[in-house]
Parts: sequence; structure tokens; C-alpha cells
Amino acid sequence: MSQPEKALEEGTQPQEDAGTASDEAMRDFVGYSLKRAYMGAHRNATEALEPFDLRVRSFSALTLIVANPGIPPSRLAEILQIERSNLVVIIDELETRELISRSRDPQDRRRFALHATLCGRQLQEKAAAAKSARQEEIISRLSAGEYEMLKSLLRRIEEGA
Amino acid sequence: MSQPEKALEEGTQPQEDAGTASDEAMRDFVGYSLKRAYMGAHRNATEALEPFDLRVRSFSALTLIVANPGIPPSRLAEILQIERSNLVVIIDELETRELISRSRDPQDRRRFALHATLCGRQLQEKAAAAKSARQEEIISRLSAGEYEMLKSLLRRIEEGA
DNA sequence: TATTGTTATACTCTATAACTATA
DNA sequence: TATAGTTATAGAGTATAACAATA
Repeated sequence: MSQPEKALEEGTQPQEDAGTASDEAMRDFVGYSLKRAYMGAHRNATEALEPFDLRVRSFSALTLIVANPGIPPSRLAEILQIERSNLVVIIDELETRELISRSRDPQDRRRFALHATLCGRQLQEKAAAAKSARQEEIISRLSAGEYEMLKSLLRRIEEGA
Repeated sequence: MSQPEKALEEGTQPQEDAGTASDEAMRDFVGYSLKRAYMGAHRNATEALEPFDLRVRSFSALTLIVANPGIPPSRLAEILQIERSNLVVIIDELETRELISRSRDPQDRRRFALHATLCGRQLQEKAAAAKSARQEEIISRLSAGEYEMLKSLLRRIEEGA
């Protein structure tokens, strides 16, 4: 489809001038553009969640617990694609702040069932609204159709990788 | 444009069933999909570059040095959006492997001018070809038009953030 | 006084192994 | 024997402060 070497051969000719240095040579690697877009969105989200004392990952965990009451940590780790061992500290913090509760699953006492508390649901709702409002600043330049297209294309990239 | 809370209210109704747990509640946050697509692409790229003993970041640095001969580390750090102090170790490794060379800029002796060696250019070319071939596996499901659209949309997300 | 490259350091994120309790 | 949760730890990646050389 695209030849990344192209930029080096015909596009920007290598020049002995540091002032004109650009990242054009990396732009044919879609991962490069993905990373930069992700980094920008992540910075944006981090700032939006800061007033709620939530990091992006703890917000994601809280949101998924609100949406999936009773979810066990193992399933949550699987969805978030992080190690169970690394999820523990996130859950610990959410529980300490009384945003979620841990209770043993009666069917399988190895498992915990995670539930958001009323306080947790309320915080999640406010944080989600703030995050959405902030996200609007980024995607306001896209039409509704373009936004749906972007999500669809990202989904296909994700599934292909 | 989109209301992330929607999924919780009308889409997937919170069910006391861990088996049906999904990440649908996070899908209205474009950063979530961006991260997953980026992570997949990064894993893919890491694997493609492994035979060349290059990490994604050192490949990016080498590629930009090949494309921009004489670029100083400060400009390279700026383009890659990393701290100068963290770039030092990357440049050190590329120089130790004799893929690039450091020489003082005669105009401004504070600066270095970075150049790829012949060996460095050859390795970059081979690695870029392997990375592109591997990338094809991901984007082969997209038409040429969709691929260009994706890159354009990512660019606009990046610029808006 | 400001900038470039550098070192040292700390903090976050991620990955792995081993343990316990349950199945 | 296998799985869920947990602990400890090591490795990346990232951010900050301070310094020497140069402008």
C-alpha cells in the first residue's frame, strides 16, 4: 500500500540543514501517528480527570466496574489488558477511597465480585462528564461521520494487530 | 457529539453477571480505542524490529537521523517528544553500534551533528522494509482510501490535543 | 544569562515469579 | 492439578534537577 522508504527517496531529500528537520520519514508508519494521537488524548484525559483525583487507568477500572457490577478482578484485568498483579493496587486504591467494594463470590470463593458504591457511581458520572467535555475539544474539528469513521478504523486496526 | 454515559443507561444494562462483562462503557472515549490500537501496532512493530536488535524508539531515532543528516540531539528530542536526557542513552547505543556518528557543529560548538553511517543507513533500510511488511498485516483490511483517511484523522486528533 | 549535552535520580508503568486459598 | 488474588521485585519508560561547555 505505502512504501515508507518513499519519503527518503523522493519526498524530503536529506539536507544538511538541521533547521528543516521534520518527522516526515516516520509518517508512513501508522504506529507513529497512532502513538502521537494517543499521547495527546492521554494528556488531555489526565488533565480532565485530575480534579477528581483519578488517573486514566483508575477511571477506566471504575467505569468498567460501574458498568459491569460483580465483575471479578481477573476479568477486569483481561479487559484492560493489564496483569492481575498490577490491577491489585488500582483496586486497592479504589476500595480505600470507598468508591468500590470487594465481596467474595459465593459460587466460587476464589473470586471477588467488584461493585461500585453510591459514592463511586457518582464520582464516575461526574468524571465521565468532565472527560467527555474535554474530549470535545479534540474531536470538535471532526464531523459526526468522521468521528464514527475514526472509531471504526481504530477498531479494525486493533483487531488486526 | 457523543455521551459516554449513554452506554450505561440504555446500551448494556448493568447486569449481575460477570460472564457478559464488556468494555463497551469505555468505547465512547476515543482515547481508549486509540490506546488499544496503538498498543497493538507497537507490539507488532516491536516484533518486526526484534531481528535487527532495534526497539521502536531507537528505530525512530535512526530513521530520523537518516532522513535529516546533521540533526542535533535537541531537535531530535523535540521531534520525538522525549526529554533530551532520555535521548542520550538512545544515541549512545546507536553510536556504540556504529550506526550513527556524533560530530561537533562548527557553527555552534554546543551542538552535535548526528549522521548515520553507511552501516546505519543499510540497517535502517532493511528494518523499515520489515516493519512495513509487518504493518501490511494490520492495514491490509483497510482500503487505500481508508488508510489515508485514518492517517488524516489521526493527524487532526494529534493537532487538536 | 540562556542553551546543549550530560549525569544522576526518582517516579510510573509493566512483566515475572512465587505464594495462599480455593476449586 | 489448575485458577484467583496477592506480594515482591525487576525492568522499561518518563520526568526533573543540576552541572560543564559554549553562546
